[in-house]
Amino acid sequence: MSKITLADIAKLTNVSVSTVSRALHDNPQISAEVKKRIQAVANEHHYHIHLGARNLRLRRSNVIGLVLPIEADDFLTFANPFVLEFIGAIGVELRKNGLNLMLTHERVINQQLWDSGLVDGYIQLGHGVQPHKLKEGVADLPLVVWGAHLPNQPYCTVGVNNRCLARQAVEHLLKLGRKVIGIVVGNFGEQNTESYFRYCGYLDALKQANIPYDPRLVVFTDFDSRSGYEAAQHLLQQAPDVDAIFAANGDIVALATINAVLHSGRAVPYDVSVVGFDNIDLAVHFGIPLTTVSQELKPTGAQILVEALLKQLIGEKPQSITIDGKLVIRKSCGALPS
Amino acid sequence: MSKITLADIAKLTNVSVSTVSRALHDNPQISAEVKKRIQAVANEHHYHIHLGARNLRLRRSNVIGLVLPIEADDFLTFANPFVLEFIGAIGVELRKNGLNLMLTHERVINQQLWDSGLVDGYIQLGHGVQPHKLKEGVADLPLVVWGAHLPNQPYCTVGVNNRCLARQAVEHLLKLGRKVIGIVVGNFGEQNTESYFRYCGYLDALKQANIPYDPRLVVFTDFDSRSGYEAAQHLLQQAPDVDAIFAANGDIVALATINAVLHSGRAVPYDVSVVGFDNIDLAVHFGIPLTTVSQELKPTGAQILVEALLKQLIGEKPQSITIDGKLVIRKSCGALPS
DNA sequence: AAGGTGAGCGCAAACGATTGCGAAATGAAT
DNA sequence: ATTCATTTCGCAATCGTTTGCGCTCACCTT
Repeated sequence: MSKITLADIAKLTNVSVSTVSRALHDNPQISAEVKKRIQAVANEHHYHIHLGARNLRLRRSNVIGLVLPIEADDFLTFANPFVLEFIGAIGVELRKNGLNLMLTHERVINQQLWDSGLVDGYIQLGHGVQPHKLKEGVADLPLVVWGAHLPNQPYCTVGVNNRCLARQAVEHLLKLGRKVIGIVVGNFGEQNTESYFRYCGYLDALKQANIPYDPRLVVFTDFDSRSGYEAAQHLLQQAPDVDAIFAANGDIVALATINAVLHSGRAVPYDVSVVGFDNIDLAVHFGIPLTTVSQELKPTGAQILVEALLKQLIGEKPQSITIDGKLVIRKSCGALPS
Repeated sequence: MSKITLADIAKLTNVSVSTVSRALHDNPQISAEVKKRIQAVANEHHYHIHLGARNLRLRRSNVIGLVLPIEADDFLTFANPFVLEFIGAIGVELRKNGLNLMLTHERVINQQLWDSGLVDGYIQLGHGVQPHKLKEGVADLPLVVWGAHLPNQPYCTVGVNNRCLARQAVEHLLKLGRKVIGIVVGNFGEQNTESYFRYCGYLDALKQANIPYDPRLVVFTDFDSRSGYEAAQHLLQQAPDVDAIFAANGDIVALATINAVLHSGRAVPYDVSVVGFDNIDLAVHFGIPLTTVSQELKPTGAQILVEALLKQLIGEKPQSITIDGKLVIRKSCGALPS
């Protein structure tokens, strides 16, 4: 049983293709009897519209591309719960608006997908390969980036103020009496502005508290738990007096950090307090529930992001928006024992 | 700058559309000079192929639809790490084979997506609304379902033997000396054969060990942690003598179960041992690392699944395949204290 | 009976790319 | 100069759908 088209139904019902099309769309131009006859035949033959053809004709697809960072082409990035939660959250919001989601990543975009007619717009997770480079000389496709707003940035972003939130996290540790505060953070470059801003927020808080900068307390990590564990271990060795750690690269790293602390014979939160970033679903369920910075992705962030995209789809130019994140306090941080 | 098409380039270079098409595909029919000229103009104007149009012509899209259970239209299902890891794992494998992934779910399939020309095939997570009902009278689109192979099932499945694995999990508990083994399991119906098979495996193990069935030890739960926590709490109350719990509905439920046990004043694994299902990435990182059943999704399961789909794409009819899962032993289970 | 009205439907042109087939141009051989 | 082979490229059909515009015909008005 091969695919049946409008033309087939037209033949079967002795009307023209256009009449069939209109009948199936309940167009008032078509009389009730003809409509009924055509719809009966269509049902009988299990007609399904060919969306590809329609999209070509209508020049829209109702599909949004979700662009993951270029490193995402392996299991490692997909092991990052925040990435996965992001996909899920965006998927839900898109569907609420009748849009489908196509998973893709930067390399694909470069090679073929941009302006391909397959998607009506893009959502990109992080700045990654700077989108304005992609946009040069290309028709304006709606695009919203999840991330910080950068100066002179030609595209729309939605995201938290990483610097401010990181500062709040560290201030919380200071308020608890912690004095020797380390940071486990992503190796920042042009591709990873988030980590850089969080690092700045860390510095801001220390400066404000008149605590001098100590390079022993800064170590770098990737986004995975192995890397996070090693980084934390390293930090604990080169600065044994550390009494708090800000795991700025996500809750997985925070979790790994907690494990490293425990395995070094210290207690959490008493000897070393730990604060994470992202507030993934599981953070509350850890053995030691995690104090962490929430990006308020679900549902607020995702809603706002998709809203910004919808505006672009109808031709408006939305402003970049900063989401209000917040510090979620749980048991992985505590007052310094006296 | 609006979109530029083959026709535009043809005009600019004074050749026909077909020549442009061939030149851009490096067809030997076109001379080197003409090719170079055309490609230069194409680059200059940032030509990008319109995949929609090509797909229509070639009648394939290189897109695979990933069909989530119909309940997935909310944040709850997307909060299930196994679902998210599944999406990620499949995404990676598809991309390795030059395929893109479109996220969708059963309702969409029913209404519009099936046979729409937008996707070349489907991967469905779980049996859900029985796919053969969808397939009635519809052209055969490649389809692979992640789940158990059922009798008289007209579609191809890839998945673990839930019954056998569940049995192994419970046998492990028995071997540790546990006698009063509870199960927290999904409310099984036609839509949820997995839970049913796991329940059967639980019964199998008990029968083998000559332990009589005790209804107090069976409680039902959804897939989320709240529901799991309440179920476990309920179990602990109505059977205070329980000394092991099989959380058959996923590691999140297992985690919630551990929390419930701890909060009831009992110790894990000493007073109550807990075993989960799925072996999500985080299971190893929990405060009490989780003994759990791995479905070997990454990378084996995903690879095999995609392979089966690829076979269908080239016209073959692959057999359903049973993945070898395995019990991963960690610290949430231990010998009964004497 | 001639002309007017409007409902109901069909024609054909898009949408952008691919490709078989055949035409034209070129060069070589006779 | 004619024939033949070869290269190079264009015509036109095709994929399935949508939609502006115009055609047909029944019915109503004078």
